[in-house]
Amino acid sequence: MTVAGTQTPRERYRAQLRAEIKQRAWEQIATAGAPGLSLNAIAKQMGMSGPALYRYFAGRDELITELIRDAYRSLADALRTAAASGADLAGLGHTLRAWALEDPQRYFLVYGTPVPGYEAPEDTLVIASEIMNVLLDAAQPPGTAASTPPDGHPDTRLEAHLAQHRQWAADHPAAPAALRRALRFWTRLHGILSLELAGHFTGMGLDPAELYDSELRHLSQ
Amino acid sequence: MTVAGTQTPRERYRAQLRAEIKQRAWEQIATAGAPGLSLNAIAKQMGMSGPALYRYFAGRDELITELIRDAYRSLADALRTAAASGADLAGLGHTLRAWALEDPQRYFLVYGTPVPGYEAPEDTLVIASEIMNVLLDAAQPPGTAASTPPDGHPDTRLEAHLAQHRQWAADHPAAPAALRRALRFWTRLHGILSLELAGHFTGMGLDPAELYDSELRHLSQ
DNA sequence: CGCTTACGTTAGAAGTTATAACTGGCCGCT
DNA sequence: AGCGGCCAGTTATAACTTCTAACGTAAGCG
Repeated sequence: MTVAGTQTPRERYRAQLRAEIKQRAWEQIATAGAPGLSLNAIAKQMGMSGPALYRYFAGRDELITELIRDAYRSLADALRTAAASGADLAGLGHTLRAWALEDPQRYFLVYGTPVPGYEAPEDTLVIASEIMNVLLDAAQPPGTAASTPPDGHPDTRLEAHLAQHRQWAADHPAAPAALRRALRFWTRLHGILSLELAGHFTGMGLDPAELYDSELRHLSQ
Repeated sequence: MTVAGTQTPRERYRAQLRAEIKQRAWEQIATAGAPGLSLNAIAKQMGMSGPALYRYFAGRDELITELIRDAYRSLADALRTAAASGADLAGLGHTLRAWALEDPQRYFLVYGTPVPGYEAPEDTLVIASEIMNVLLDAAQPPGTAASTPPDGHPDTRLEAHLAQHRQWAADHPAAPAALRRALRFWTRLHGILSLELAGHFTGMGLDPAELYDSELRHLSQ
């Protein structure tokens, strides 16, 4: 939040205004979703008229890109902090769900429906791999060491594939079994979480937390 | 597709034009996503000017709702047809993925990011439960009968919850274990599928089909 | 203290959804 | 067969949107 010392008043003001714009953008997104975000409305809220915002963001797309970047960062930070506090895989799972429920539309900004033309900027890929690294750290249990752990379902075919395609974990020494565990953690929890946030369980009378916890229990058996 | 006999020419024409509008809408959605759908553009494509479309759809929202309904129907039909052809749970899994890959944006229309304000019409709930019924049919293996099958992970806590909250399967005699299997099938495959369609695996060098098949193998061990 | 920079303004173009009012032609009924 | 009503599609308009361009003003920098 606080910034480095040497900074001209103009830069100060500029950073402050950019932050306020983003904050209002988040409020709009939380209530109306990403497609409901309107630069004009934000400008009016801030007491200035329309095109003024273009001094601070090149356009709607750049603002949204910035928000996506921040969302990614926020998730990576949340997970990294939890891991630093000694959270295991289950703990990370709870952190993930808490982060998602805190602002569902923020979750969807990262993991939701993509716009066909949109290309994610380079640095989100970096953050994504940061996230995977946190998961990989937790996926190889520090206590339960050794090569063939009392693990649920080895699936040699998948692990063979993962052993050959591990660019995404190039800078992490995790074994194929850990890769598999981290990946499963991600895809399975995302499956439940995204359906929950989209409201697909509400009409069914199910408690999403129950499903989520069950999956989590199973994941870190 | 073909319609009942007694139908005035006007109704014929009307139905035909509605169909053409929807078809063009699908094309737009496939290339630009749901937010990129423009009634005006469709009208221009069809050689008529703007507000003419309002004769056929009350507005953009109604058109999209109609498309969502059709997408739901299409998925339910695909799964029901596969099941009728003797597909087991794994077969339904492949049907689901094929249906999703056929038109990713159609999948997202059903299972993607929801617009906060939007309320799904009643009949999509009916279709959703149709889908769950197909899954439930396949989730209680016809060969593998009995009460305590050689099933992977019972999780009595989850099954207790499912036994008490089964409104969504009220008209299906499936046992809690089958409910659990159908639900897991849905949430886990959706997890992988939605991440694949959103392109989250492409930058990682992973083959989504490999992940999907592995999960499928594990699901119907 | 003056000059430059950049901030915010208004004007306007090109879109969008959606409503209102009007016209022309087709359909159906007598 | 012919007339009348309904309905499709039109243009005009309002209220939005993003975004560009040109312009003044004021604030900060040297």
